Amino acid sequence: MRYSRDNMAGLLRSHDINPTHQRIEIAYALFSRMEHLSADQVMTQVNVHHSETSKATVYNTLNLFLQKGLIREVIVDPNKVFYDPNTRPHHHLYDVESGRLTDIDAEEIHINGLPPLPEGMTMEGIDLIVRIRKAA
Amino acid sequence: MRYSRDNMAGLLRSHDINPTHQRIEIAYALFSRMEHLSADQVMTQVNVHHSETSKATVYNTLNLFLQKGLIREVIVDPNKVFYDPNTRPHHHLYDVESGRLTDIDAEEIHINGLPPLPEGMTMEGIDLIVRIRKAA
DNA sequence: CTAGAGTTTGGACTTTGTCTAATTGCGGCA
DNA sequence: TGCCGCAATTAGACAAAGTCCAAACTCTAG
Repeated sequence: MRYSRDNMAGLLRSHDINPTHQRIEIAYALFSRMEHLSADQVMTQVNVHHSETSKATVYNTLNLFLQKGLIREVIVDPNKVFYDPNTRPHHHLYDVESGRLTDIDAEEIHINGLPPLPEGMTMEGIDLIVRIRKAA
Repeated sequence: MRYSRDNMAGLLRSHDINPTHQRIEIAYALFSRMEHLSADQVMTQVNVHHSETSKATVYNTLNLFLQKGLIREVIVDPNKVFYDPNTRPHHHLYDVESGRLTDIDAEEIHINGLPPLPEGMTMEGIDLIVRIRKAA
């Protein structure tokens, strides 16, 4: 499925999010590229033409999307969070030098031998991060 | 092996680190507990008695330890880095609500089906993080 | 047209971490 | 002992990411 600005309202509504102008722009920034973006990058993208959307709105909206399950958070870099429009189960390849983040499909990956969870706990998710760098 | 303040100088020297007063205190804070601590927690621990060690030194020293391979960095929380005195291969269980971080030994975990790395890249490490929370 | 809920906004604030220039402290040596 | 020089430490200014808040705006139902 290709995403256009016109898809966005429906996508938002289907996740129980009231589609406003700003929310559509932010969703479009993420879904049209299908890339991992930091809050800052989203902010820049959304405001390429004129400055339309405030920092507060960008953060509010990303957190709203997160909470509604529209996007995921990827924590690999000590000083910024990346937002990931891909919510299918998958893992990440992280180039520690360039900061580039790439998806690894979870389909063919199998993880065996995980210990049982502590009493009364549920698993929220498994993140697998493969850190790579240019060979020396 | 149990760690005491007296072990620390040797441990530091064996990693090519000049053992100073402050460095010994910082190493001791991490190794005597064998827990994951944030820079802030290290700072507090080290200064329980009187304020002896500055913020700059704590950060400098942790980064030095990191670079010399004495400790590892664990990135799971969007707004702080944890430092891990355990450098043996292992993974983490992260309680997203309390922020508690627990080790999972890597011995019995097997990960199959990883795709080949991109040309000219080497693997720096694999981080597996199991996020858990209290059952609803 | 108006009320009210929901949304957006600028800006002040907080937290984590870095940088810098000045100071301290310690080993070696006369 | 006194001095030199270097490594380590320091306080505090700064930077970047993110949160908070009260005021302003918008949109829709009546």
